[in-house]
Amino acid sequence: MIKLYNTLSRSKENLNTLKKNRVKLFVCGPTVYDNSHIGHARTYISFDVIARYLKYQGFSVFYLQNITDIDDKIINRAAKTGRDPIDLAREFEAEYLKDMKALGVESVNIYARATEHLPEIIAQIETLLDKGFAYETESGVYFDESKFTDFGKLSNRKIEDLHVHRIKPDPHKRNPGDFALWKKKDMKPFWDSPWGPGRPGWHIEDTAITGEYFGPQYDIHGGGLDLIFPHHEAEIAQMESASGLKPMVRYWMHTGFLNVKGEKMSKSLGNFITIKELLKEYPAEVFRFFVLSTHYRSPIDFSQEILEQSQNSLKRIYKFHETIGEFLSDGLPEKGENDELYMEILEDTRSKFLEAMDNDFNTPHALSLLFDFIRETNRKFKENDTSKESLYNIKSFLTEIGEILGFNFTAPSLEVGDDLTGELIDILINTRQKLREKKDWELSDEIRNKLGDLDINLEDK
RNA sequence: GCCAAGGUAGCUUAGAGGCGAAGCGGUGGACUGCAGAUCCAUUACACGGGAGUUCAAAUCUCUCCCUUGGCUCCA
Repeated sequence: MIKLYNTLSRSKENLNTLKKNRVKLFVCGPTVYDNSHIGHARTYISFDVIARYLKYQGFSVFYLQNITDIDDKIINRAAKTGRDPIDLAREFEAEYLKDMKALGVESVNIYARATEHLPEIIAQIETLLDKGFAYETESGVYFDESKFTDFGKLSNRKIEDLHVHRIKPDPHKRNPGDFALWKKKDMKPFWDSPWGPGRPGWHIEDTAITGEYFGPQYDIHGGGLDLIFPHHEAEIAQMESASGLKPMVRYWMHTGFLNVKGEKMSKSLGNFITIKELLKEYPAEVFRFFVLSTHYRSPIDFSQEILEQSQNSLKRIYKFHETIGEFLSDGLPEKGENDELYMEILEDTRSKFLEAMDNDFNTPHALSLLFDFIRETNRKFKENDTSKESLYNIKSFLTEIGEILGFNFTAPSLEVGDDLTGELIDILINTRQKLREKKDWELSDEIRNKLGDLDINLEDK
């Protein structure tokens, strides 16, 4: 039984989906006005693994993500650079999708743009107006917070406590906490509506989109911790008011922040590293390992040193996979007397691994079990004979785990290099190998040292 | 002020009442012409301070200290 932590109840709950063996999962996507940073990547990798695991456990997962392609930030950025806002949004949407691909985030079924759901957005606002949950002013249409008694149930806040405002409330609003559903604007880009030209507020696109694909109620809604208030709170207010059905979402899941030197990474603090910058320095799987070695709800502190640690840790798994491959080419018997022993270790690890994943997707624990498995198996290799069958079983077990966590342990290496230098180095290596066969240690060591000076490290088997 | 998340070996993290964890790092050994890599073993006052509950507390309760975040831009 899969248990997950529900922000709404502040406790772990058993996963009971609306329809048996089906999960409708929505995660808030990016506002596409700039390149995404590794804090975003943390969230999307986490949900990628969650979706992968649900699939592994036999669920048919419908993973939906929105793309906010209309928003003040996009408009402002476009104005600064003299560009068309929609063009700008399309550009960074494409960059986002590239980044996700590079990070191995493959589980999203549909990316839905806000601008392609204007009819649904307008229809939902009309419903809210009809039912008296919203009102129109000269500046727009607003949700009337005082009509929704559950307001604050997700973030555990009372409306009375929400009187601190960094931005002066619009004087036309009935309550300071009322939020815009429709902003009346005649500056491009705008769309026609029953209330005149304008554009949607921030929160309405998500409920319009989920309403369209999932209906008024669905299983899991995810996002970063910073979205709990006000964004997710507003979503609940809109959808539960519009549909009259509660709850809109059964399980709310939130990822912890990625921090740098203890501070949240964010655009406004200027302490961000983009996904592209990161991937120039480190392979994507190193970052994925780094993300998965902390629980998804915990804060995670980013630094070069920790990434190096992750890289070294990940190498251990890759080396183990390599060792299996080497053994397999050694001409071992098909079956052996210790097959059962190896199978026992494997099955034991698998069941513990799944138990860890069932427990609110505890990837750090799951990884530590994988390391236990590697150590124990290595030890057995020393003490006992093995067979092809055992090795194949171990190999496919690693593949199985790799698919859940999004690693390809079969992939050759963590190294990057360009072709010509690679070929030149091969010539040197081969020459040196011949020298070694002649036991010319002096010259072969010299080659190794000189290559070492160039940061090319040779390791003899 | 209000609402949250944290403080576990040198570092990064699991664990949530009773078998003292995983990885990185350190040390030793095996292997090697040597080095490295690899593998094995081992190491480390481990649970922010104080009080309480209990036969038993890192884990529960209270209290204090510290860090971070949210409070209408945010993954």
